[in-house]
Amino acid sequence: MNDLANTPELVTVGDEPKTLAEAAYRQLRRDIIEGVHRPGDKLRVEHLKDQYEVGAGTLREALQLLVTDALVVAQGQRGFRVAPISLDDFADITRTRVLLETSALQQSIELGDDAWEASVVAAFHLLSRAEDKLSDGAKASREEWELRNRAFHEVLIGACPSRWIRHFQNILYHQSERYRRLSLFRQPIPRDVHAEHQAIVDAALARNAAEATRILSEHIMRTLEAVRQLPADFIN
Amino acid sequence: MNDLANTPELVTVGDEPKTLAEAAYRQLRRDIIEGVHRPGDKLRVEHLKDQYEVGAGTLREALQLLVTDALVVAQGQRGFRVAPISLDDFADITRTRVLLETSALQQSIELGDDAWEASVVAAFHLLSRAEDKLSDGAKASREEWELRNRAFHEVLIGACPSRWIRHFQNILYHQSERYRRLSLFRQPIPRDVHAEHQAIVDAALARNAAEATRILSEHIMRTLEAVRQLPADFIN
DNA sequence: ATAGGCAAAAATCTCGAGAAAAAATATTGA
DNA sequence: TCAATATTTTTTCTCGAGATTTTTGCCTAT
Repeated sequence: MNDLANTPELVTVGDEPKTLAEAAYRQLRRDIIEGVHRPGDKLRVEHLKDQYEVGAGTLREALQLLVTDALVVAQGQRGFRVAPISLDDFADITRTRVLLETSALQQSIELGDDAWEASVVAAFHLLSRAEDKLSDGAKASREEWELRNRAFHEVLIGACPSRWIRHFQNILYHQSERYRRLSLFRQPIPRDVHAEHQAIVDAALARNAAEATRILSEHIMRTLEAVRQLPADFIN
Repeated sequence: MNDLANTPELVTVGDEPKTLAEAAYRQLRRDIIEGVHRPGDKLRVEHLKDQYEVGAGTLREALQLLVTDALVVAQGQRGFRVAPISLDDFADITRTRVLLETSALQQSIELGDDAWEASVVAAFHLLSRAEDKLSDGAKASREEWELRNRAFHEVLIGACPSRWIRHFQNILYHQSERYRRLSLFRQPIPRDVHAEHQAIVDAALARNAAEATRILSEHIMRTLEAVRQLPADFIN
């Protein structure tokens, strides 16, 4: 019987790209998430192949990889486009994230060992430190906070044994990140997330799954409320 | 504000392939699901391009599309392989399916209108008819039953507005189907699923979400139990 | 002025050959 | 005999050019 830990990951998340196509894929992904290529933009292979310094076929492959992440949509014989955004889509993403992430957290709390507890505490500490430096509004510290926030949420569900939930959750996180980058730089000061994170950690360590998932659920949903209050024409 | 119904689908699920790459993708997917290419098999582009009558680059693209469905895994500079299978993986798939499908059913029951009810009844009727013809064990009728079973489960969650849940559910269904094809042709007579389907329909039409999701959950989980009782060396 | 259709242009899709990498085989030395 | 290295073979990855399809622009007729 195969051990789950020995089966290959669903998505190759290697440290450094071993192929030109993958390198182009990462650059393109970053550029899409950061808004260099706007939602709905046409992605012409002939243009982009020069910009990213690869052949046409290679860039095509990179685009295909982005379709996997649903950051790019491919239409029959009409090329590629950056996936469009909408408030409804973000609401959908957020709700689905809640569904997956609460389930994963529940399993983590149920199965997590001492090492898991330690990693949660450590990630929370790093995140708290990043929050201290966040006040000056520098872009670099903001970047740091994003990374540690992501790491915190990842570690939290790290003891969940389901590769599939983590896989889907990963896709949705990329999607959410794109929405955040496209909108939240307008309201640069996040709400009081520290207390929420603290409460999640406390409940998780106390093995209080119901409480932890409740807070996490509200925590994620609040990002939806924040975007809902943006000017209506901005999201379109 | 964009309407969700107007946004493009996450995965192009068009009726007929508009491109050679997509045609090759579909043939390959069918062959993998049906076990022509066994789990773990190496998929050499040079061989397959002749077999599927397309160029190397085109076949490469088809393989990339299969990575999206997690039916194929791509390793750095070492080509493509058919995704391996394991009992643990199947258990993971099944549990995640339960999570997504029950959530979708709950929303369907909450939001479904008369047209949805009608489609559920219709799909159930078609499935029941297929069950009648199933006794002779002919391959064609078995095929028909598979199709209608899938249609039934799809219609059941058809009123769920979440494109993301349906997207993920779709991926997992393909995965499950592969496991079924690889194993269940050995125990060709399915257990008494008719009563379970009937119970789900009744609860759904009565808008009893708790009952419907409970039965659906057990229904899906039973397929896992069935595979668990196979000879241990078969799944490996 | 607008609608329809025809022609030109642009973009996508496809293919086969060459370069780079990995795997397999053979060789050499202890 | 075994291990380590070198060579050969296989396979993957990459590129640019040609064929097909879509889009754009223009022209004509009502």
